[in-house]
Amino acid sequence: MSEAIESQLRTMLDRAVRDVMEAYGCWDAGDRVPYAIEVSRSPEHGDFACNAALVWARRARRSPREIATRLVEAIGDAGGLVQRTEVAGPGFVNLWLARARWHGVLTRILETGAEFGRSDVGKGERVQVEFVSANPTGPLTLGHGRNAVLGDCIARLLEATGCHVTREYYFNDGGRQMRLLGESVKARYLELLGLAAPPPAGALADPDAAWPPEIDGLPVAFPRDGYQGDYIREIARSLLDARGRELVGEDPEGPFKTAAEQSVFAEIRRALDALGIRFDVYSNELMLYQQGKIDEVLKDLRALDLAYEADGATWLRAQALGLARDRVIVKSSGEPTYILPDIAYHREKFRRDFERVIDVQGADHIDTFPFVRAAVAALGHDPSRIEYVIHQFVTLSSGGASVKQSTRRATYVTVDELLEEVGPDVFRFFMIQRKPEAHLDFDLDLAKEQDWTKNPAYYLQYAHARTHGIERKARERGRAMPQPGAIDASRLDLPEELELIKRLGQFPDVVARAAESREPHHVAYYLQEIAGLWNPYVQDGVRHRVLSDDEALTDARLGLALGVRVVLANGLRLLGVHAPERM
RNA sequence: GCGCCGGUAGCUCAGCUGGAUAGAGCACCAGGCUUCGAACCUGGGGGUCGGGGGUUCGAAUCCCUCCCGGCGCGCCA
Repeated sequence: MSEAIESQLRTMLDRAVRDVMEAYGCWDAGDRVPYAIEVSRSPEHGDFACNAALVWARRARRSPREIATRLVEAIGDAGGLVQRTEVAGPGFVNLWLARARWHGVLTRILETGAEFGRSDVGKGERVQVEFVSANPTGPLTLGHGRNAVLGDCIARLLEATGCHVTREYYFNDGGRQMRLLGESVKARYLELLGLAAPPPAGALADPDAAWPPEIDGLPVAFPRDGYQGDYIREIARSLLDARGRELVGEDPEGPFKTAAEQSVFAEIRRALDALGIRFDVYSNELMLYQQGKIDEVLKDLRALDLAYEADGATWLRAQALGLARDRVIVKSSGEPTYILPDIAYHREKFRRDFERVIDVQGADHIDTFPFVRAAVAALGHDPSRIEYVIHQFVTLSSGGASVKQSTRRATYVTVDELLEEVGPDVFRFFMIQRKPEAHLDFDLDLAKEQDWTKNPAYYLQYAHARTHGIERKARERGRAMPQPGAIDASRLDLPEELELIKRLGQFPDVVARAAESREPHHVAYYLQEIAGLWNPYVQDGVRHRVLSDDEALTDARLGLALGVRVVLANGLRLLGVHAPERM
């Protein structure tokens, strides 16, 4: 509901509650019982429902319905704000807003235009959203795709609520995984030259299987846990084409790793670009080493007696921070585990003056963030400013069968592959349709559905395109679109028109709620509701033809069309989905 | 075994932080419309909200407990 309407109702009801409770002799201004004003779910229950009588019943020792009756008397018409009131159910007070108030809502939507839905509930906070953050060891999988869309939509929502947002991608390029990548490429390179034998295919498929060091007199160079995807062979092939045999003696962490990282990262950025996702900052682990940030954190943790040596490794004294167990932060090999750079990285986030930090991560990281958060807190930063949005995994279903996504094996579907099938708009919409903490089953059959009455993404886009269709038709007839101020919205008095206006007016609240809860799916569901009201409305050209001989009515309905367009366009923009003018 | 997340219509999922008769899409059934304002619409069937306790005027929502599924519990990231 609109902020202005909400606060007016609240003021009015506060007074009515006070008057009634004073009459009962049980008003204590210092100890008020909170009550709710809710948007009614059904039109039969008015526009708003108030539960004040129910929550005050105990204190007043009166039945809720009796109190509600007194409230209704005290409310009256509330100085023209309210058209009708009633006592209902166990003691709700249902309120019907004066229609003129709703008509004002449409005018405001049209005047606000592209800005409608924006607010300042984010209070200008400087916030960093870190997402994707996939290490460049292979193409983006569906899980990364969900992460990417989720993070980007959260960023868009925060921007719409007045935050200053930095989108950031962090990757670990210093550790074992990248070394493994280099080794994998070199092994394939040697295989192409006939200097090494590939491991048996069956052994690769089984994570517990071992293979002999030699096959047919050739060494098997491919590392255990190596990266098996075809892209590794392609990188090796292009190295062979470019450099011939001269790399045979090179370190895997030299040209092989470098070439692989560049190649894979280029692919990742291409996929993100196709999704309309851009980052403001890329940061990486090696950078932190070069700047001495890792050593610094280690030194500071030691100074706080939060790090100690045992079994040849360095441990974080996490139990002293209230966690279940201690954790290794520097391995006995001298190499830090990923958690140490992570601590350093998060400390740098605050030093870079972000007021809030949001990390979007897959469920497999769920156990690690408490350590980072606790360590950063111990280093003097407010841990409540670090937020984690943990999302569950993605499965892909088609023809009734569900395909589980697995990295490092050949059983994953990449973002690129899926984009070729469904395009970025459908991809994004489907990825954002579920709340983060729920598993997401990507219904490939529905996503590919070209009978677009069935595909929810197209249904939404079509609802938007229809507002342009009507405008085109109007222009054909030589009629200009009305100016916002010139519309007599009181002509829109059919129930479905008022319902549409009411729902359109809630858009800013939906955006605010989605932003604050970091749950973009609320926007997707809301837009489907709008489309579900608008499509049938346009459909029923007998009951309410938009273009008619009644000029004032025509202008009012064109105004309604423009209002729908504003909300759908603004909402789709928040989801990063295009709002086409025709389909 | 421990921790986190899920369990709502045949399927995939919403449910505004405790409100009234639990919703949507897909699928299914019956009908409408022969079209870019039908890429849609109308109507219908379908539910012990995983089970059991508790809190209260009122529970899908909060608490306890059990069952099922996913993920994690590395000197991997």
